[in-house]
Amino acid sequence: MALGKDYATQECSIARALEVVGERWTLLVVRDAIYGVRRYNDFLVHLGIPRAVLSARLKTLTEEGILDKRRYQEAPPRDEYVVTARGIALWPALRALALWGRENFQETQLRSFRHADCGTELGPYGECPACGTVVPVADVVLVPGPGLDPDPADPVSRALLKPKRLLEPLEIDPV
Amino acid sequence: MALGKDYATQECSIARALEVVGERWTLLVVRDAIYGVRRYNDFLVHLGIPRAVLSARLKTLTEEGILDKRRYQEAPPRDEYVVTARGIALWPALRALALWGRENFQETQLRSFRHADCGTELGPYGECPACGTVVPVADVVLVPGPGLDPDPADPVSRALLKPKRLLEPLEIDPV
DNA sequence: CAGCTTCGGTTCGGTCATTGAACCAACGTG
DNA sequence: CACGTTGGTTCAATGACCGAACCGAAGCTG
Repeated sequence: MALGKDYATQECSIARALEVVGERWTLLVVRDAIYGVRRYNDFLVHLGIPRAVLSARLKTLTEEGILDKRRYQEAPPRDEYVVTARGIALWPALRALALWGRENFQETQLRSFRHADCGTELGPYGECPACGTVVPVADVVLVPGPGLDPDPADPVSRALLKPKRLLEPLEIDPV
Repeated sequence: MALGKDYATQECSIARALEVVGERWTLLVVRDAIYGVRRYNDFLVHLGIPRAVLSARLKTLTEEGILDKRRYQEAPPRDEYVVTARGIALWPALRALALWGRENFQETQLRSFRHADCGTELGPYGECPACGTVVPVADVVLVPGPGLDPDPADPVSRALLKPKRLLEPLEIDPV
């Protein structure tokens, strides 16, 4: 967390986790990475985050092994940030937070998580009620809901208007 | 979150959840409340949090309906903060974070969550592998593990050296 | 009943993170 | 060779967090 002091007095796995992903914006960056966002500019526009903060978050997330920075083009040199297994392992926590936020603080349903095989919406523990199994992240589809009002200037929001399988890179079409 | 601007541009339940519980210390306060901490001074000592910050967090958590402030004694007037159903609903997210923190950033196991009925450690989705059912929070026992080195000056740490059922108020014995 | 302690705060000055805007550099394109 | 795109860094201002001090109500102690 690096704010004066960390949660050093806490002997607790939750505190340890929050030292890594508890700063402002961090979990939203991981969320976007799981949604398939990979490029600096897409994170920037979609999150509306200050550039300096985004740079800092990408740096620490890379250092902590949650994102992997990889060169995808040499000339001009361009890097992308791809979520690692350690980052994907945050998915249950993010899904639980999303469910809590939706049930307690939202009227309209913005998006839903569905099982790619059968289209059923995931249950509270990330399971598919129809198939009776826990659905791995790669088999989850993000489906837009009725309450959505996307920013037309944001290519990520536009790309998410179609159902989108998690982890796969987003296809950004230019404006 | 109230930091300059909130996550207003985000159309996302995760962002909405983080606006409520994403500030520094907030989730740790909720964690303690689920562990059974109820009194201002116990939060203060156990968390090592500045008093002003604790007051602010208790206030917003109460306003958001996550804690319930109730008078438990008239003379002298004393209030306690009891976690509500909305706060208890954060348990799956906290458990997922604890699992992630432990598996990725900790060597020794500090504590484990076990099914009160049979003593089995909970699985990754909060289920009891032996009984095959999802365990409600009230039936979870927090059991100290080998890596624990509690602060003897902290009554909450001392109380948690014995197995402790979640939600039940902590019995604080004076120094 | 004077003085000390406990509990649950508020106030305050200093520090540190976050913000938004500006700037920068490498490269490709017309 | 001007301009756009991408991926940053720098900087001043703002505001959250920090630790320490202070405060008030009530009880207990001698």
